[in-house]
Amino acid sequence: MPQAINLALKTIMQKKQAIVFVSSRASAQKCALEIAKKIKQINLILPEQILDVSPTPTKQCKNLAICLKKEIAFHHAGLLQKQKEIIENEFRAGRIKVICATPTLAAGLSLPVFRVILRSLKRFSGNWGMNYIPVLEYLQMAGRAGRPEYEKFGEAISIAKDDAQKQEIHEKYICGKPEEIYSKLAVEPVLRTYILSLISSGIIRNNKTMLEFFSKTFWAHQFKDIPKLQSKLNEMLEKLQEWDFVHVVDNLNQETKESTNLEIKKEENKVTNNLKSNIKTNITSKFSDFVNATKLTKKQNKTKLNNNNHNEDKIFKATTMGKRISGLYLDPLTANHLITCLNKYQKQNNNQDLDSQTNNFQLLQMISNTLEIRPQLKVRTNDHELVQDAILKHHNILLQKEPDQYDLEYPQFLNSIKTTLFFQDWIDEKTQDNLFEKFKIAPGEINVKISIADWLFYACEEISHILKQKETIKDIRKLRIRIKNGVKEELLGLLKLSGVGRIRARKLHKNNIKNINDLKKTNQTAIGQIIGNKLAQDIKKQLGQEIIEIKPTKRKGQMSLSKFT
DNA sequence: GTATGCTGCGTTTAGACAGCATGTC
DNA sequence: CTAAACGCAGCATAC
Repeated sequence: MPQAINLALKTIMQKKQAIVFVSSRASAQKCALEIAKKIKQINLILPEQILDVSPTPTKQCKNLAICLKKEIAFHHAGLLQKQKEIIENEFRAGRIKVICATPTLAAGLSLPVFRVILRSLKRFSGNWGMNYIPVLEYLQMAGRAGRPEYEKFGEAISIAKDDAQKQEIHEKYICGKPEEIYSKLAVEPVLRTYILSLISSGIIRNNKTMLEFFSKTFWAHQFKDIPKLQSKLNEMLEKLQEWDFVHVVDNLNQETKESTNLEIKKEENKVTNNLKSNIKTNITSKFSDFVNATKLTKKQNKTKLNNNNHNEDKIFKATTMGKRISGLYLDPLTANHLITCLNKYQKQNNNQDLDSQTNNFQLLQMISNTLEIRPQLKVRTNDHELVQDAILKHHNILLQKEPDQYDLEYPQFLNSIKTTLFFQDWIDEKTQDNLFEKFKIAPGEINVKISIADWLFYACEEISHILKQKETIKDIRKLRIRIKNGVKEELLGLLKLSGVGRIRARKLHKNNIKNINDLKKTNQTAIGQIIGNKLAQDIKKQLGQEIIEIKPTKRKGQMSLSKFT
């Protein structure tokens, strides 16, 4: 720790710039603060810029401002997009001297720097505690060092805790070779999505073309074993049939044939299923990021249709729903989850009238338990009460079945509840700062979660459309606007105006202007006093009413042209 | 009296691509 | 490959 800081300070004294790579967000922040503490020089412009991006700065924003005063910054995915941009630009311009960062900065954008300091080459990995990062990542980070325009060379310094580690690092990273790159197709969600998309677009029409197509991929090239590959593909295809996204029809009479020959193949299935489980373990061990599809849903009955193994004459057809799912780039597993939940939602709401808050909880929990929303907000030790209360209150109206306490997926379920509670607070107009304190969600992540939720709900709208669920569509539309803007239901009317978001709508509402009609009845000057004259004029224009011309006011610091004429 | 530092214990641990159509503070 | 660093509380010490 002190070595990294000393190296950073030394770099500044040399009038050069450094990036310190660390392995957690907290470390990045702390490291930056420690360096900043030891610097005297003060810059007042940068902190102002950083704080300006949010009306309710969190502790994180404030810490960043403290660092920037000393021309130091930290950088990780929890920062707001704008803050990241400011940091990157100011660093390029040389006004920020040191950035303490997580691996965000290693990938993608180019931020050349004189010295890269790698405080630790280990990172936490769920199963095995702290572990050495891949050589590829080391190269990424070390590769930031050296600015071809200004320097003849750059430095990448790795810090070892003792001689033994020094040796290890030298062997693994300095002398070692980078790892092989593995095909992304080996990840089940990707494979599922691709097969559906290929069938939907007609590129894959039958077993033969499917095998032909995938044999040419990088995945097959690595995998080598074609029968296994075929088996994996078939497994996916079965799922797609089971979910009704793909039909396998007879080439001759085009008749759907899914459910007819279930029984006949049972015996045969026992054999293939054994084979399949072998494959699964095989792949899992080979590809560390392999995500098992079956984990998310309840165990489906294992002996199911497997009628496409030897049917060279059958052709694959995507259903209407299948095509739409593919067009939405949704993982079929997620799509199936959404469809099941939406059907239940529809049925439940026909039987009983739940209040809109409960309805929203149902819908939010539905999307909070998808692969797409991940990472979910994690239930921490102090959150258990909060989450348990919510479960108690809602367990009988959940759209999915609550998994067993001892089930492997139970923690995920708990996380989904916490994520739901976060969304609920967001549309209850809680501030960024509130959410940060209560859920420990970083400002930058709020926006990410919201845009994913919006996308998923858009997909739900499309699905409901195909399912002809008009009431559901209505609910989702409303919820989408609320999610996008983070507002209570009562502000929905005001949001129709452009230029009005959660803050301004709330201001108007507080002043007893609660809908478009109130707005029409209020005169422009009165509105102007609440949210500014310029906007008031603009709103009147949008309402199709008479407007009062306002004199353009001189902005602070703006020079009058008359001086020069 | 208050700022700073040390120790011990409990807790936590990187990141990121999808659709669609524009405009929040 | 089977940890390591952070944050907080409580207490000791320095000013």
